[in-house]
Amino acid sequence: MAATIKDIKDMTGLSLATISKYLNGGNLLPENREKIEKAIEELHYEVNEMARGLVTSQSKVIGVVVFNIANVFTCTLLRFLGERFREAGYASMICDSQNDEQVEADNIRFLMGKKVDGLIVIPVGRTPEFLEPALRADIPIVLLDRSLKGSGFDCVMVDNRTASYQAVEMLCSYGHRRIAIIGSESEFTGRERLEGCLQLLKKEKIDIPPEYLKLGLHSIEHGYRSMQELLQLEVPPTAVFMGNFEIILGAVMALNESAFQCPADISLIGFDDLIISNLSNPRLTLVVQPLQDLADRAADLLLRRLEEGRGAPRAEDGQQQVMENEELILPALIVEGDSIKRCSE
Amino acid sequence: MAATIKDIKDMTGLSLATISKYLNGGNLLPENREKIEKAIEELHYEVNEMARGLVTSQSKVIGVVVFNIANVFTCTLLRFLGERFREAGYASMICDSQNDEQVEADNIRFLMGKKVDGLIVIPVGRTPEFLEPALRADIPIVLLDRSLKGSGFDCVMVDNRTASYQAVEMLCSYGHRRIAIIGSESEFTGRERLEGCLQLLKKEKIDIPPEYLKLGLHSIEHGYRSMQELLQLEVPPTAVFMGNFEIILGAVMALNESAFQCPADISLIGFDDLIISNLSNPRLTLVVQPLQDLADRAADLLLRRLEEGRGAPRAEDGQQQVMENEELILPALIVEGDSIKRCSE
DNA sequence: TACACAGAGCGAAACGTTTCGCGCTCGCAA
DNA sequence: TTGCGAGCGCGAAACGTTTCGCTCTGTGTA
Repeated sequence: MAATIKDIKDMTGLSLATISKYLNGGNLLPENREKIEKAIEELHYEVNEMARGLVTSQSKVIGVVVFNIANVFTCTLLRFLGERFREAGYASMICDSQNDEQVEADNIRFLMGKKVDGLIVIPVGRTPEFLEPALRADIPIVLLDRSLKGSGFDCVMVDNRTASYQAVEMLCSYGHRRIAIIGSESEFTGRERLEGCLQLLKKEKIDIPPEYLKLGLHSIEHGYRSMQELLQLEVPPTAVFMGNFEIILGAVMALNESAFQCPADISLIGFDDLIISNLSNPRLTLVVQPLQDLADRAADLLLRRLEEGRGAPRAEDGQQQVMENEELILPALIVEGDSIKRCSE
Repeated sequence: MAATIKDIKDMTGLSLATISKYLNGGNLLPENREKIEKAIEELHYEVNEMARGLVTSQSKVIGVVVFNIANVFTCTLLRFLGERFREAGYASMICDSQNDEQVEADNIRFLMGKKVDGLIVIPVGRTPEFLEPALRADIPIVLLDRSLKGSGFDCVMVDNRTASYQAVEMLCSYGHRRIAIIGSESEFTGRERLEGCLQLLKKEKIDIPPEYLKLGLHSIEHGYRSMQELLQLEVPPTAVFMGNFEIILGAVMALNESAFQCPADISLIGFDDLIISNLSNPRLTLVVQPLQDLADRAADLLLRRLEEGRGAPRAEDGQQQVMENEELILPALIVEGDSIKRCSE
């Protein structure tokens, strides 16, 4: 149905090779160039990427496997990644692992069948076995936001540990000692952030009683319930660290429905992905993740690997070049608002 | 690098045709079947979908073009769509139009080059020109959540008009007459919802003063600012209709920061996509959109079209079968909470 | 005038599958 | 014993590109 290069051949009288040359930016006589352009216009010709891919063995598709697509963090990254890849001539094929390692493994296999040229992965679990089919296919892989055991992978992530360390440090510097944490132990970034917090608390010799440690999912629900419970304690905390965007959302809702005021009665700091900073009143003090940067760096790294792969698979001396894996750890930024008050107790 | 059918041929001594038959579920001697399975296992063979696609002229990829990927509504739909398509053996290739009609048109062209088998589109604008390349390629298209001028397209959407009509009707039935609307005129669903509201207000002979009509984007920001402004009016409304999830989020934040109480001082009803219903206190009365249903119906419709296309392109009598386009309008559900109070004024 | 060389076009093979139509074998019935 | 048909397997063509190496033309140089 659709026009092919052959139709253009018939229309212009030129050979397939010449037309292909045109499509790939070669030199032709202006006269022939015009003929081809006219034919393309008239026939609405579009290159069949499947045929092209078959012979070049490049699909010009990048697989993106995310731990969970239905949240703001992921979607925002997807937007930035998609833009970047498109500019470079690649499509992205997105697969949602739904927080399930089994699904994740299926996704990788699936994408291998589709012959993707490279892979961006925000992994669900902590071990890298599921990537085996991709390693075997020898395509570049960049991990995003979370790393995997054993390393050896290219990876772009946020320095969660330092950022949460500093966040809690800030609470302490305002005199707080009764500090609660709403976070997650079941997600990679949650664990990192938790460790950062605990590390500082340890250094400051502050004990955190179990009822101040609210671990669950990175969800609105967990944030909401946890904050409710914290406020109902006999001795509620004077400050709360909130582990991600959804938790903030839930926690702030719970707080607003209570009699407590921020920052008068309780101080807040949280890990954010987005715009909430502009909104709430008082403005929240936030750890802001560099989402655009995160996505851009990951995309650039992958594109560079693809370039390298095509360019020189072997070093000049004939020896196999062993590539160093690159691990980029981006700092998060603490944006001060008015949600932390000096603690007098 | 990767194993091909040819390697299996060499390993088993069988012919390409036989192996292909195996891959496509044909009958073979158990003995040969075993040989092939063993070879596949050992060589880690995976079908090269590009080669397959070239000959079957099916890419087994569905293009999904969304008006804006970075929001909860879209992401949730994407999750459901993706699941459905995967089950049916299709991958989805997602393109974000970023609310820009130019980008949207590019997306369609791009996907045509990728030879997608079908298209799900949540369109940005109101006119269908941008779909022309897809129409020319004669692949099935299903519009989701928003329709286009001139129709003739398959389409699955929510009955926004009736739902918002009923929502405001409910406010009225509680005695409210000073009703404000926070919504959008720049988005298709926003317009539909607005019309539903206005229709009921007209029927009830209720005037809506301009300062009660807050039109902007479907964003947290717009919700937040609008609610702030409403509450600062000399004569604030006694009830507010909120046009979507993000608007609710912002509006509720603003409300919680104010001295106003819901439902004592102000009643609320809003269009939701998600879980907020379970959380806020008092529980919001909500118009809940059937997201799963929306996605499933759209996916099923598209898959059916793909089936039809392959099965019988022509009717038995040899005449071209003109397919009726299908327009599914799903009802939204009003879930009662405690956010509406009888109005005594 | 002869020669070399650059630039442009061409034919054919290759990429990894599917599919069509033919031929072989085997078992069963007459 | 012969004949027949079902069930498997096979060879070859086809899908729409790219690419390699060849030929041809025309220009500039010795």
